[in-house]
Amino acid sequence: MKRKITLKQIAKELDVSISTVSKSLRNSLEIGEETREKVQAFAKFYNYKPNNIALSLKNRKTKSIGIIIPEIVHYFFSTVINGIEQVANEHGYSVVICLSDDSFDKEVLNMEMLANGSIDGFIMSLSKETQYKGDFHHITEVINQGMPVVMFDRVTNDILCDKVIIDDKSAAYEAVQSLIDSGRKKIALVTTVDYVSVGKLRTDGYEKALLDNGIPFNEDLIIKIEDVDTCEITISELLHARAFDAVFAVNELFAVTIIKTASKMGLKVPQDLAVIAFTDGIISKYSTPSITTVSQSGEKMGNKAAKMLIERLEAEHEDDEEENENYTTEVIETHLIKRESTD
Amino acid sequence: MKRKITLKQIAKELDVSISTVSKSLRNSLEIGEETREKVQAFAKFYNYKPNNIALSLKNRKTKSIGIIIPEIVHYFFSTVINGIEQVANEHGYSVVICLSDDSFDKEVLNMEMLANGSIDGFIMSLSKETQYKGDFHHITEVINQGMPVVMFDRVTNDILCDKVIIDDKSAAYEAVQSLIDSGRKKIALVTTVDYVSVGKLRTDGYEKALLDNGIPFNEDLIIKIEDVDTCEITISELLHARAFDAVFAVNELFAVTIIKTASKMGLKVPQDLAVIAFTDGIISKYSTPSITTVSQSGEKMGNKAAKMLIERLEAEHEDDEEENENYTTEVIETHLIKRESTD
DNA sequence: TTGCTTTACGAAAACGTGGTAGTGTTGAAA
DNA sequence: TTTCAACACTACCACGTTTTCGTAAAGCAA
Repeated sequence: MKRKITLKQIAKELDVSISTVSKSLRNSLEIGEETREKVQAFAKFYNYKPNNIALSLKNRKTKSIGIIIPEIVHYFFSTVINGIEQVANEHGYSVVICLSDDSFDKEVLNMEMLANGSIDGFIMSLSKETQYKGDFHHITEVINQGMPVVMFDRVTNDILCDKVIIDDKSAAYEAVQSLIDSGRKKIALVTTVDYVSVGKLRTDGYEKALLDNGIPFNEDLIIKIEDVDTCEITISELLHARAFDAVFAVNELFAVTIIKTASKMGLKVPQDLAVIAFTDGIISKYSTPSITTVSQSGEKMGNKAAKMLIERLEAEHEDDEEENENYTTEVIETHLIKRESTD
Repeated sequence: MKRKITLKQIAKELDVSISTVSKSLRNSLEIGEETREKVQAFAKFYNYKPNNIALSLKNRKTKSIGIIIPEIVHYFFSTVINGIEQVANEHGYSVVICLSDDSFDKEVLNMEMLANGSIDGFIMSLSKETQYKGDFHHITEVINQGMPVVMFDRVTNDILCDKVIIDDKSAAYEAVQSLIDSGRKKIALVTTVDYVSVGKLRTDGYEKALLDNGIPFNEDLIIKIEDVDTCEITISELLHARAFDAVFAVNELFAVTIIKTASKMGLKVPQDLAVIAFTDGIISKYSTPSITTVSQSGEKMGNKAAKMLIERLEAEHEDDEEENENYTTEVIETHLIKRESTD
């Protein structure tokens, strides 16, 4: 077991000073060719690589970015991570991932843990609980310390920073409009409790599409679900009453559960019931029938978020104390992927 | 924008030495109560938190563990990460994630990047290409430097280290046996190319189950698929020939594709074709019909892997140079989750 | 020889922390 | 008065780098 070699050890071994070693390795012309070559050969032989931690301390840059998301066993979030990692890697950054488990406390704890020098900036999506509480002090604090933050998907207007979102409202509008276009009149919305920002926006889009088409907005057709497990019961009751002929679900889990429930009751999708889901994930693609979805490219969001963060990080480097905070909000475009669950 | 405050700044502000500040904050009795309180109040007011990087440098511990996996948009791997993160978090560790994209070069690069002090140990699953090449020098090197490595799922015998696996062979055996028990005779195996260690093992289990039941092993019923997209064509040809009445697929993507193909051809699952998949993921649960699977708890694997790594890290701390390398291989148990795709 | 420039290297500070080993002052016991 | 402990605090070192500044030796012209 040979531990990693340091400059100091090389210096001692070759009987030169540490600075000479450092300079030799960086090909400084200050050092004579002979010494330089000797040092480089030695370093190569012992596979010398500078210690990242020491470099971080010196440069006040860790070259890593922190990601805080509610969960990772989740198609959308994992595609976002994928997107972030691609760009980060290209620019020599590592990603450190922390999960909030949709808990406010964990989100705060994780941010504090990473904020003390471990990373150069954050990319995050708010936990449900944080959105519910509306308490963003931990984020403000981090930003005030000069650490850039990019928020994506689940964002808040209460924080000024770069953001990457999709236009949830108009995407929902488009989806509902397409249901209307195919002749559906009684369109249900299956959504989450609305302190989750995206749920609220999607509801708005749904409502607008109805009203624009002269369809009365019926509160009873909005089904709010807190927990997927209770979904099936609620759905089956409404299906029995034949209260609706189309469903717009805010995520694919709801959509597939609805389809399964409908099938069990002998209803045909899409003939008796058309279904559109938000988020184009793996379930929609492989479900039977496959589900028409609003694609929400997590990868693109990740790419964009990483680009924005890194740009800000490198810009900071240039004119150090120049605080030009022209925060932007990037909107990633969505489109409808038509599959078998609609006609 | 107030940058994070350091010991030095506090010391200067209160006109005491840095060590006095440090000791006051750690409640050392060396420091008079008055001074201690003054310092603590000041530190609290400015929200002092020690700098992780400086601590890492000093302690030669980063309190973070590196995860290297082939991909992240993948149910199994994301559950493993989840499992790792849980345990890591409990013990005050962060996780740094790098993706190899199943590329040997990226795997090597990422490992080298993290090995230079950024992390205390690795948890990894080999990339396909690495398994194909059989080149593990990057891992050996890291281990030789005294950095513990825990491998999971896609492991190799060529490296001595802690491992967490499932018994792929006997799990496959069990699955195939259950197909045989329900009266199936012509059982196909849909697998990947076999340089992926787990693919090979599952094939072995499949073969053994057949032979143990006196069913001839037929090479033609082993369908090797490199790319999911080509899967459908191959499958439909064989289905046309009615070559088999049951399928054991090494992952759920293959399974669901097979079911879809069969359904299109008017075959009924499970009556005409029984299907079992390896890996209990989200697709199996929500597919129609839902798919019987061999559960392979990624979360448990992650938990276990993290525990093993952290144990080794903390043990190292104790008796420093004591190299007692009694590596173990932990086998996580699997079980069959019966759903609609089998009878 | 003196004075000046190169060449080739070394010393030391800095990044932020924490532990060990002092140091100087006070007060009390011998 | 001397001695010695307790107290309250400071100095210094190490972790591994990079970088600025310094300087000795050598070379060269006058």
